[in-house]
Amino acid sequence: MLNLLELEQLVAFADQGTLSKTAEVLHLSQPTITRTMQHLEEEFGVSLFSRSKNKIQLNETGKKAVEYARGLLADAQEAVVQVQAFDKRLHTITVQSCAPAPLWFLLPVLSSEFPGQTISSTLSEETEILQKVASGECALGILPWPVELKGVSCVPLLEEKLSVCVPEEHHLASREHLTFEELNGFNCLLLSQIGFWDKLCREKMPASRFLVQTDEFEFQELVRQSALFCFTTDLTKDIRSSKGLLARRKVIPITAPEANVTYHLLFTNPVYRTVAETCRARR
Amino acid sequence: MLNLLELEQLVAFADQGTLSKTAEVLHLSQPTITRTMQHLEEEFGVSLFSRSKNKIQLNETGKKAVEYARGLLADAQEAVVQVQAFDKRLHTITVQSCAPAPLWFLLPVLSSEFPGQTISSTLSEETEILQKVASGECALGILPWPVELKGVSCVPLLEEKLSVCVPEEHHLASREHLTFEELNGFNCLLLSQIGFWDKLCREKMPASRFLVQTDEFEFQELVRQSALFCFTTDLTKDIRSSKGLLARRKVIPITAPEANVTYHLLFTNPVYRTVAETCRARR
DNA sequence: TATTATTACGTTAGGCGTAAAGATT
DNA sequence: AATCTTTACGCCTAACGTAATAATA
Repeated sequence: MLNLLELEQLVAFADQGTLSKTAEVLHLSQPTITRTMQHLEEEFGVSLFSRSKNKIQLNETGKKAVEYARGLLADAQEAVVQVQAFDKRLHTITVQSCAPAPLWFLLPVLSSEFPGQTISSTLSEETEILQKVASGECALGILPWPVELKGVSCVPLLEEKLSVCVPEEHHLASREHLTFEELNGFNCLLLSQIGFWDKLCREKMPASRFLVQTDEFEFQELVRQSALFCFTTDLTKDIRSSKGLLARRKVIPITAPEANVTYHLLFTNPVYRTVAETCRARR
Repeated sequence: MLNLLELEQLVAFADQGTLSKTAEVLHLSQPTITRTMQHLEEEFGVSLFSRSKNKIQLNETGKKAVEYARGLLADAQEAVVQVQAFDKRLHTITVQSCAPAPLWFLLPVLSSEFPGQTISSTLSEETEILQKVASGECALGILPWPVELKGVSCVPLLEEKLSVCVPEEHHLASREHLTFEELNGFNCLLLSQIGFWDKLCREKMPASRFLVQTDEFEFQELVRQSALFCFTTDLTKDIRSSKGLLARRKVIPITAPEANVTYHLLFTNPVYRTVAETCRARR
């Protein structure tokens, strides 16, 4: 039976050209390499080298053996990687969401209901989410609308309502409701990593410019220091509303069906059916 | 690094179901199998088994690992086989001929000019011969006519002239020459393994029946005891002509271009160019 | 003379088997 | 009681390194 460690020495020799160099790069002694090459010839049952007194090199058969050795070594490495990846998939719950807010509720529920499992979440495009849930590549998906697809279950998860934060001194601050059409043309501050909201705003307010901030702190500073519009939702229960961040701003709901979304949980494995209910209960 | 011997134990366990049975079929002790399975988990870096106090079985990841192990073991075995086959091809000269006679001259020449090389010869169809020489699958080919094909060299080798052996009492025995048309309808004895001659006779003498004999001795006995026609050629220098075999028969040449063939030697490797000349010299 | 492959030899570490323990059916 | 897995322990092989040899550039 072939030995992968010996094959590794063989390809190292093919790369290095001499037994000494091979021994050096593998941190072994020359005699060890000599012995291994002799042993490989026994294992293959054929001569692999042409030897002079002071020189040894691969013959044609030896070169062919090296080809196969490279393949076997690569396959062996790949097998380990693949088995580890398989095991990881088996022990991780992968979640792909169209927006961050539902994850704030879903992830704690998953952690407590599936202890020991690793939970991995990503923000993605809606089409990608559906495809990955359907293919089984990802266990859970969150979309801002219901879908019907055989093999994929879909249950309502949470609602989220978008509001705009208008500076108090702005003439729109007195309004009780606003529409995208009325906001269109005003420039807005946006946080990055807000999923499909970004796309929705650009679509509904094509005349506006959006200043996307990657850093949370810088975003807050700009909200305080500027008169630019920004957004919030009813699921956002951070400091903004309570403390100084929105102190001098009016939070005005946006009346548009697209601004009031109902997130839906997608899954193929029925064990996840209950987590949607648990999420709604914790809301 | 994975160890193929350990992987072999893993697939044996997958096949047997218990460590004890595995140890038994592999002629090892149970503790050895236990240790190997533990070591395999270290090598893969993941858990491969679900263990109770008295029972161990593959988990999902383990089954996946077994899949890869089977693949790697098969590939390793295949690699050895392929390398040996490559080495054999490297040290054997493969000859495919359309008829046996030219081999009687060619094979001794090859043996003396390429000592140490194994020589393997087969009788084949003309199309197969050309294809195998062109593909490099076979080093030398012998056809009864010249061919022109890029990459394939073709040189004249030997001539062979077909004669018919007619019983002395037969009315055709007085003729100096005969044609296939005149022979057509008479039943003939044939030896098997005569290559393209068999096909030629059937084509030129469609009204005749051919009694093909596998055994040389039985063939000779039938020649002596029957009045059936048979064939010989000028390259056939066995006992027939001298001794009793053809004592009471007349050997009459067949006048037809197809009955006077010039064998041609086909090859891709130029080292074989000289052997044709040597064959002609020895004729 | 420096480099390289191979052989000889002593040492060590890893792998195997025996024995025993713990647990289940 | 029988079967199975795992641990503990001792032995032995086989693989390694050092040193020496031989040959080449």
